[in-house]
Amino acid sequence: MSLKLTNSLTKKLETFRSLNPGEVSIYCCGVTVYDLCHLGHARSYIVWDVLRRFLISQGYKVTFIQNFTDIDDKILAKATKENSTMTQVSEKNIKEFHQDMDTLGILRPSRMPRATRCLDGIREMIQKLEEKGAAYSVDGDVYFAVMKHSEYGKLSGRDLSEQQLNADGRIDKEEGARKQHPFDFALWKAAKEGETSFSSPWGHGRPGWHIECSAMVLQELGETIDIHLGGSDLIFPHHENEIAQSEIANDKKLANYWLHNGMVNVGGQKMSKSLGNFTTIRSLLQEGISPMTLRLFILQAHYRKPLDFTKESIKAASTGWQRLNSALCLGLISHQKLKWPKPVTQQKTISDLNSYVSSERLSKASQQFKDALEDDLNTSIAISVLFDLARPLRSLANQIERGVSDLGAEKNNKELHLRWMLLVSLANILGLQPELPQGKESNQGHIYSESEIIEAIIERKAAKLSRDFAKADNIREELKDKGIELIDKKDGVTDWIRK
RNA sequence: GGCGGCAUGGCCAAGCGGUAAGGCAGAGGAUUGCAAAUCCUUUAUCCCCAGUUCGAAUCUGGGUGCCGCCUCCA
Repeated sequence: MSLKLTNSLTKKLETFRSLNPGEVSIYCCGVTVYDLCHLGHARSYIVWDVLRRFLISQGYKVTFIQNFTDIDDKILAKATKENSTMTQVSEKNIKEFHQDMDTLGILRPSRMPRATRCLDGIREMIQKLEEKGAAYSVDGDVYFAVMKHSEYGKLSGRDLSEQQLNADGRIDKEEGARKQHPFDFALWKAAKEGETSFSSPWGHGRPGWHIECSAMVLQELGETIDIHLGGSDLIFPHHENEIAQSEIANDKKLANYWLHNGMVNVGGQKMSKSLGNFTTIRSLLQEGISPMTLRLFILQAHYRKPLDFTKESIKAASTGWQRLNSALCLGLISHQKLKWPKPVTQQKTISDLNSYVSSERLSKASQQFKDALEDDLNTSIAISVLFDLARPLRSLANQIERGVSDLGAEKNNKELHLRWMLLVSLANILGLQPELPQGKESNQGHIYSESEIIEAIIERKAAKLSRDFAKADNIREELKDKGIELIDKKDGVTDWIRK
């Protein structure tokens, strides 16, 4: 089998073939940097991170370009409101963006162009479009003439003649009068008095939104790329317009594969800034939801379908993640007890799967995992393979926790070790990385010191020995209130963890 | 009005013509003084109607309901 992806351009599942063997060029639409990212952004970038990780695991050299839109009305509005500048607002939010994405374990793009740093390319492309008669200027604005692109509408399935124009009456009247066709869109917008602007052959102004992506793709990757990514809400008009501009300017197909992710919904409605029903990544993390929980939550659904966000579904993902994680952590925590080779710290790279596959059962799991991802990134199935692999490992982790001395026969142990290695490396393709439990030493902010806890444990043990269970339970409860959980192990030792 | 998507157990969610993955929650059992964790077992005929087929959640037609895009948007 080989990788199959649903191409928005053809609306079909297609076998993926890259332009250059062994190499993949990807452009992913990034964010407008005027605020923090929400869960919807997280979904998009996590899903595409998995695509990228999977391609890498299959031996491709992936060039992944993602832009920052740092010229925009909303950024300007924010700058005015905060009495700062467009650059300051952008810089701040780019920093925040990186913080969130790094926390979620999203691989950094190969390069991240910004509109402000791509102005030459933008101006050149607009000029080219003018030369080809596909653009016209009116009072310092420059518009793209959609009628010049015979294939206009091929991505979004729209027929210009059948569209109900100005469906919601939101087209600006003045602007409408300047346009030759209501669907024409701005390539360059003349600056109003006192606005932040950039010079151009058409006077001072700012680039339109769509042109930056066309210019960046050309600048960073060339005329035709393998894969273009984005949210399904970008299909029209953004990607449609991008295609029109690039394909007229370059006389080449812009991208062979267009992939779009589904939206995150809240109560059946799209999560968005304008509806105000969004939850930022930052706030979820601050609530104590782990980054990997978010990943699991997002990857349990297929990337093209809408995904409903509720507290309950996040809670379910959180419990699921804790269990999966206990298996993932096993070899990191207990390799000495198990006499396993010391693991190579955290696996930063995406390793070759085959090196861990020895037994038939493991190789089958590995194959199932690969088949699932090759089938239009069926992460849901891939996760079920992970849970299957994890089951015996969790059991083992539990035995160790309880202080069971006999850790099974040697051959079993070896198989379990390989199983663990396979689990870790497959999980890594989904970007699911072990989160080691908080160390006992990291106790800032806690009221109980370690010695106090040990004292309490000794006291409780004495109570238990004298069969004063009420007292023993009281001590347990008291500690629990302070976030310390006691675990009685098989060998009579009581362990504790901070929650 | 145009284009597109979705409807599967209490919840989330796979399934792409061969007799319903997985996760969460629940139930029963094992273990435990209790608790936590773990292990085992267990819970569906797929929105409705009609058709194609030996066989359909999966294909076709018709309903119903929800959602997205047509404005900025991951």
